[in-house]
Amino acid sequence: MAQDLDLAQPSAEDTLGRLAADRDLLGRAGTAQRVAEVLRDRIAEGALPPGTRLSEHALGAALGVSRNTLREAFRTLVDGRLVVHEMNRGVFVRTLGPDDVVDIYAVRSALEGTGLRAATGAAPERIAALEAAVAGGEAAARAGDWAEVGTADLRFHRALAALAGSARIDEFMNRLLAELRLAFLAMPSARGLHEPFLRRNREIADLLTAGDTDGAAAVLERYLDDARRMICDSMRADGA
Amino acid sequence: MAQDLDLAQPSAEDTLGRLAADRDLLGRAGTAQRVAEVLRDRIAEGALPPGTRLSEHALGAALGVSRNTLREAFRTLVDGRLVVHEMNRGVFVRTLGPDDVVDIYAVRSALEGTGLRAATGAAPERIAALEAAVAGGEAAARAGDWAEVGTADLRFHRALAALAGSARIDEFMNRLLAELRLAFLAMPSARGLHEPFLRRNREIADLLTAGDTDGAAAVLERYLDDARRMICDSMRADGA
DNA sequence: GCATATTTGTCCGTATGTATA
DNA sequence: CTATACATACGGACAAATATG
Repeated sequence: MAQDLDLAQPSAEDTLGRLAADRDLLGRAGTAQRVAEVLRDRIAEGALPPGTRLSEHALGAALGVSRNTLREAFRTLVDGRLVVHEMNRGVFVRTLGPDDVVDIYAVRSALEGTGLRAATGAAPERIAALEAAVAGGEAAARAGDWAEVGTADLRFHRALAALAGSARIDEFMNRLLAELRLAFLAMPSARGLHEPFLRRNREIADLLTAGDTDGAAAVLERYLDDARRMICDSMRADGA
Repeated sequence: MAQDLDLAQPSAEDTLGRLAADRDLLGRAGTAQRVAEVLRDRIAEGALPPGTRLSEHALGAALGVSRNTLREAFRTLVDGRLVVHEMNRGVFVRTLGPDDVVDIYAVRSALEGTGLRAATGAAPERIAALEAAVAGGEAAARAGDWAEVGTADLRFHRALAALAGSARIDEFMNRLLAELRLAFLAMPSARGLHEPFLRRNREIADLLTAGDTDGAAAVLERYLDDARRMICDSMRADGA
């Protein structure tokens, strides 16, 4: 029972924003769960780009786990839509199409819109989380760290949905944004993808603290429309 | 590779309303997937009530599958929140608490509300699905089939969320209602649980076809508040 | 509190079917 | 069309954790 998990490099910088704040709250994690988390991270980083075949033999050897354990981890990833399972062919890192992006942004609109409508009367620390995310994005932009701008952007919109105060909405939003990362990976430049929206996030946060939910909702809708269009256009240009 | 799946009895009546219209669209299903589906059905029926331990040895023998395959099926059920996995202790059918019910109804409000707001401009066949579900519930009530009234109710509200036209919202709603069934199982009478809400569903459908989305939204909110209260009250009375 | 039985966690080996070069 | 590689699924093994007397 000696698990190596060799591929788990230091990774000291991702202590914050851990998306896996799920069910390891009180209990230790099993091997399959840890394997799933490692693979999730590698996929999000782009180390395992869309279309990559996840060979049971090769991955099992690399991670030092048995094929049985690996297959259990795969089930979790399939449920998270990060990989697809083709019968008798194996599992592959998912490749998103424009239709997926359209649907994801429709759900974002529903979830973040729900959060906005719940903003009046939301706990003040949730509003503070919004402000912190916006400020973090702006600081990262000044430092030229566009990857960090991207994660701050996701953090801001996660905080937007979290205004609803529902654990299940939070989890759904997490899964959704993890899936959306697959589309981000196909984009040419992180800067071009995230920079134009820094100002919109600031606007939304300011309008919200001023109590203007309708105004914030309007800006949010334009944000989502523009971002969706940008990603879909890039996808179609890439495919042509 | 001879799979029995003995527990899969005829079940001729559940051809409609199959919740598992997920990913067996074009490919055959693997054993683990079929096992997960069987267990899902048994849990929804109440044959495996909340708190039941799902022993690997016993279940594997009963279903004629190996422990490895069974464990893969468990992963899927864990992700669907139908069972909980306690490390080194096994998996148990989930027991919902009042806080879970509160959260589920908050999400229902968000999802069904989103559907309502998208009603104007939704495809006419989606509106027809609403009407069909309401009519089905009324017919079942006249026949005294309260279990069927319950599934018609779920079908109606699933159709409500489906007005948004998003595949991911549909899937989320399915998972949510499957989870909610766990709470229904603990209620004393299916009739008392569903009968009071037949009239509300009718009202919502009529207001929607008349184009009064705001009116429909108001009725929906009262529906959800009352249903949540009823279930939570019953839970607390049960636990005391 | 301790010894024992049961059950899970994880690995390995292997037979069979399926897809692909 | 055959050969090869791989996924599917089973069964057995053993350590570790948990439940039981």
